[in-house]
Amino acid sequence: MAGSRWISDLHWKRTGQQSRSQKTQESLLDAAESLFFEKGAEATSVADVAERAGCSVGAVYHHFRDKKALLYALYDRMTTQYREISRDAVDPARWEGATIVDILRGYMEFALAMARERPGFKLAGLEATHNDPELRAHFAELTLETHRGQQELLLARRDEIDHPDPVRATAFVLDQITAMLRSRLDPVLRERQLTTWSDEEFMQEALRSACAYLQMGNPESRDTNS
Amino acid sequence: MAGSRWISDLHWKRTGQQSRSQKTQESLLDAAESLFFEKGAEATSVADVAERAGCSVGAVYHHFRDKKALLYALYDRMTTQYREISRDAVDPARWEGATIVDILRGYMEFALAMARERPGFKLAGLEATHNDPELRAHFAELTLETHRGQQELLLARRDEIDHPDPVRATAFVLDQITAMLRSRLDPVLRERQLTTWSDEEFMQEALRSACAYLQMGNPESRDTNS
DNA sequence: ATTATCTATAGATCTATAGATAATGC
DNA sequence: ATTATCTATAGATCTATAGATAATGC
Repeated sequence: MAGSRWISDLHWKRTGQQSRSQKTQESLLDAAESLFFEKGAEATSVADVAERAGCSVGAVYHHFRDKKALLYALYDRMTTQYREISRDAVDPARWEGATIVDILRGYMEFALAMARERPGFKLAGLEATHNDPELRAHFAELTLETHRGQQELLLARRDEIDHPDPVRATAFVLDQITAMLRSRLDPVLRERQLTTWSDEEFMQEALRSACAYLQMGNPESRDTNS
Repeated sequence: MAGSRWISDLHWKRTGQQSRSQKTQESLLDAAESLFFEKGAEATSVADVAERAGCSVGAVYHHFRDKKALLYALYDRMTTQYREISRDAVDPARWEGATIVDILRGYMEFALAMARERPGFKLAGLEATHNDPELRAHFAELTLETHRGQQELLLARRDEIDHPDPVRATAFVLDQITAMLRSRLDPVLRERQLTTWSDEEFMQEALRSACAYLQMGNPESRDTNS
């Protein structure tokens, strides 16, 4: 599924002829990304986006057919970047010599760092998917692709796992860690947690849990190549 | 924190004098609950709520000061019910003779059943909290109260736990299960999971994981009083 | 000469109210 | 006589467009 597939009729976006054009489009997307993150796509007006981007409402409609097309363009930019990053992240060559603990820690460190550096990244783009079944399915497929890649990395090291069913077990562990990351990264969910740990404490405990479940013994008792 | 605390100035609600009154108020809250669940509070207009409740827009404003007060009333109804249910659920007397596995399974079974029977219950009420720091903090406190109750139940059975730090371990396990339940119950998050298990399979695996982490051995090897 | 931007505004929608009408219960 | 409801509408806001103005690059 190419990114360009989404820039069609309904999600039309102008292909600028001047250098100004792309600049404006990107500042509009940046403005939308941060505003959608702050107060949601519905609560954000086109005038809000224009103001933050430093241009007029008319300019927005010069570049995007309508508000929805702006949302789609943002989704498109987000998923394009996401795909690049995650394909790189699950590249087997990148993880040569790494243990399961290394891989799981790498996943968590990456997710936590990403959320700090660019808080609106995922959230803003995903706003688009909630009311659109097509995009929703598209993003689910994209996410699953990444998770399957991670699972492959783990299964390539199945000799580390004593759990009787490594396929089921690795799938469960990845879903589990993903769920915990989400609770941790969403500020609303976070304040409903019993644990108020640092990232490092959280990761250690999550790894301890994963190792216990996979029947790998204590993570500290194994070598890591960090 | 009494429920009535929220029915004040800003979240004003009429105290009806006729029997019709309460009936209308409740059908308005029911309508709001289902609509907010379906398309969110912002995307729902007062006219939508009135229509589903089978009354006019004017009637809505006769009972509630404004749209926000309707949201607050819904939040209030939701949390009142939530508080009753969860206080009962963590009553030590209710769990006499139960093991840790029983308690954790009980939590999951309850959460899953609740989500099926009344899909809008939590979600619709929580919509209110996202943009209101006061309610957000209030609900976080309410949730934490329940989780602390659950933790007490587990810690009263700390002889079953071989983990070196039962306090930290029980907190982690509860947060972990809560996170997984959320991923499972949100349809959007659910389709991004690798595992597509039945409720029973999911619970068994979650219990296996919790037991391994708490160092309790296999759940099957222990007696359960179900 | 074309592309990008701005200003001003029409049209749609939504919140909230005013004033009229219907139902309740003392 | 009071309370609850309805109808109609004012006022605010938001999306999207039309037409005028400014900037770009051949």
